[in-house]
Amino acid sequence: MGSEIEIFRSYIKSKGLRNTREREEIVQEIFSNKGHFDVEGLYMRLKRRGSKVSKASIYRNIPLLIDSGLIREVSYKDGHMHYEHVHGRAHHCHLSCIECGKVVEFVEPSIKEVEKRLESRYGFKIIEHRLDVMGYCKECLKRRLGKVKEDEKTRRNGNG
Amino acid sequence: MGSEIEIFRSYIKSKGLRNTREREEIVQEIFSNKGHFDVEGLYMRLKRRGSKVSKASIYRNIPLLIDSGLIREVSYKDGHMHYEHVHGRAHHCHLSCIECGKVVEFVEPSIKEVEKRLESRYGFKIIEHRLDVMGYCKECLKRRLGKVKEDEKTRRNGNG
DNA sequence: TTTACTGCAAAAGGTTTGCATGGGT
DNA sequence: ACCCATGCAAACCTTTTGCAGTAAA
Repeated sequence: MGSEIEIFRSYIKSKGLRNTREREEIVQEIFSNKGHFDVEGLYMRLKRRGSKVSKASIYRNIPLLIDSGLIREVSYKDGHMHYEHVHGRAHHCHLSCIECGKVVEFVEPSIKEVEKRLESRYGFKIIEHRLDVMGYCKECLKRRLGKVKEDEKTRRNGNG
Repeated sequence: MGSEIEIFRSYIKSKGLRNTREREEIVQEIFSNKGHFDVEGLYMRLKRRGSKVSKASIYRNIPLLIDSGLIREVSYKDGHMHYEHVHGRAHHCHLSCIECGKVVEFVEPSIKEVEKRLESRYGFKIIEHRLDVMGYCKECLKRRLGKVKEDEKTRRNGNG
């Protein structure tokens, strides 16, 4: 918290939008709690706090929060969308090239969903995961494609 | 196709439900196409085919198709749910207990989506992946919880 | 002063449901 | 004959939107 509202403020400013009491209240309320939230719950929390923010404003501001990288949609359950905080730099996974060994680090938030499902399905308490994806990188693909074409040419010349 | 409708028929029978022309048409239409679908699109396809199935019936049968393991929800986009086929037994991943070493095999179709995203983002051609998830199993969790409680008791007795 | 933002309420759009009818078993 | 499944249309619920007023910049 604190840093989130600053991120949001500078996002708003960078977009030439206006910072309002309502926006501050919404961001504040979202990040005053850890974990998922939905519009109805957020609206209730704000109301309880004495805020007069309307649901329409919540709905209108969620796209900004997503675009600013502060939250993301996690799932559509029980007839409505659920959101969660996106924290700083997340755990990353590896994508590596079978041929040249190049490694690309990538962040894959959806694995959290996988973990959640595993927890509820198997009763585990997930501590960590490791996702390694392997394949051919763009360059090696091109090289391989070139080779194939060369082979074909050789074959044609040799046979025809 | 073919096998899917058989799976559905036996599912219906096993549940003591009734097989109807509408159900056959829905399943047939879903599996006559590869890839994702949504209710609106499916409804249109059926209509075009001359079927008189109503949307209500589609909506009422989707839970059965999900329960029978033939389809699954993939995403909620553009204001409505999207579904996809679930094919036979897919590649499986591992969920293992840090404490007792127990291993659960699970199938995680959503990794396919991850792979697709990686391919388009990084230009790789993905060949395989390996997802290992680690945590504490239900039994070990219980045991650990018991230990914590015992420790607390000991502490209380020792201090009070 | 300009015009983006807000609240309200109505509208939109996907999904569910009540009811009477039709059809499997 | 029983009663599950269907079609229709209304209801439901979340989300979006039009409008007039409000308030940032």
